[in-house]
Amino acid sequence: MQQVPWWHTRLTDAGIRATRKRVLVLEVLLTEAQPITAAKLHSELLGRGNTVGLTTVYRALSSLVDAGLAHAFTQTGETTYRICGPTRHHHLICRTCGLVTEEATKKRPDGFRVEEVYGICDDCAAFPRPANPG
Amino acid sequence: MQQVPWWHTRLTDAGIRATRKRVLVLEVLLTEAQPITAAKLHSELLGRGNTVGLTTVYRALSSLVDAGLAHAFTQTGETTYRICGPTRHHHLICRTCGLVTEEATKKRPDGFRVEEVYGICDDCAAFPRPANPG
DNA sequence: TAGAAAGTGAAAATCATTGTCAAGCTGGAG
DNA sequence: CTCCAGCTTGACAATGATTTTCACTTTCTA
Repeated sequence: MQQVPWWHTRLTDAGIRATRKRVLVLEVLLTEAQPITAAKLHSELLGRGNTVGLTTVYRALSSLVDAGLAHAFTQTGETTYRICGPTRHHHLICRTCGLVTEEATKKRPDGFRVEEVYGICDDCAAFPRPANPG
Repeated sequence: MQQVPWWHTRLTDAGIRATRKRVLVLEVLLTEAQPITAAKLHSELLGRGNTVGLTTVYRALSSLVDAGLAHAFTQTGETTYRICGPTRHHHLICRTCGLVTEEATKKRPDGFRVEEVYGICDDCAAFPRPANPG
């Protein structure tokens, strides 16, 4: 029934072309469960035998964020990206291990719209580790 | 009864000297209700007729964060700093206007320790504005 | 007061990210 | 099918916040 991939619709709905390079970047995001930096995503693509410039990776990620297909997180000076679903949710991001969890968003009495929650996950609080693993 | 300023105790308890330059930086933080960047804090100090290097401001802010006297926020590529109290709390940070609010931290069933909550405050959601005011 | 340790600052170095600009692709009009 | 305007791409330069370096100064303890 579906003529085009689901993300194609999401992209075009957001007024963004599903170009070859953008789709390549999206494909990597779809295989990465946890947030990835632009640089790592770029070398992943090169490793897969694709030809893409780092600048293009940055721009593609930016487009995907605009289209609501991905979320950007600011960890320690670096921005990481992760695919994200269409349902109303926010993210819990552990400052220690970098793990990201989606959580359904509830309405708050003060009207504040939660987008990201940074903190320490239960595991890391219990067994402190040095830093975000590569 | 109190022989030294309250923050002196907090600093030394954290193993950090209350040097002249650090105190200068702390004084600016105490007068700023909302988060301020290292660069702005530096020019504020110069404006007050003090001689401090930008490098020192960065290091002082870092020390104050380590000592638990200040909190660091990562907005759009820039880090901002704000004085913060000794009670158990986390912060709500509006991505649009930059406003920071302290909120008492409650225990979560999943054990996640909340440190910062980023999102859109009620006012900004109601009346969208261009960007974080200077 | 002396000495060791910590702090300071100007300038250089880092490093992620963005701007530039010429060349490449794409999709619709004809 | 072909052409053209406009979006996209990518190598390289530029930016800008933060950190490192290193020689000098201040602070704290004995």
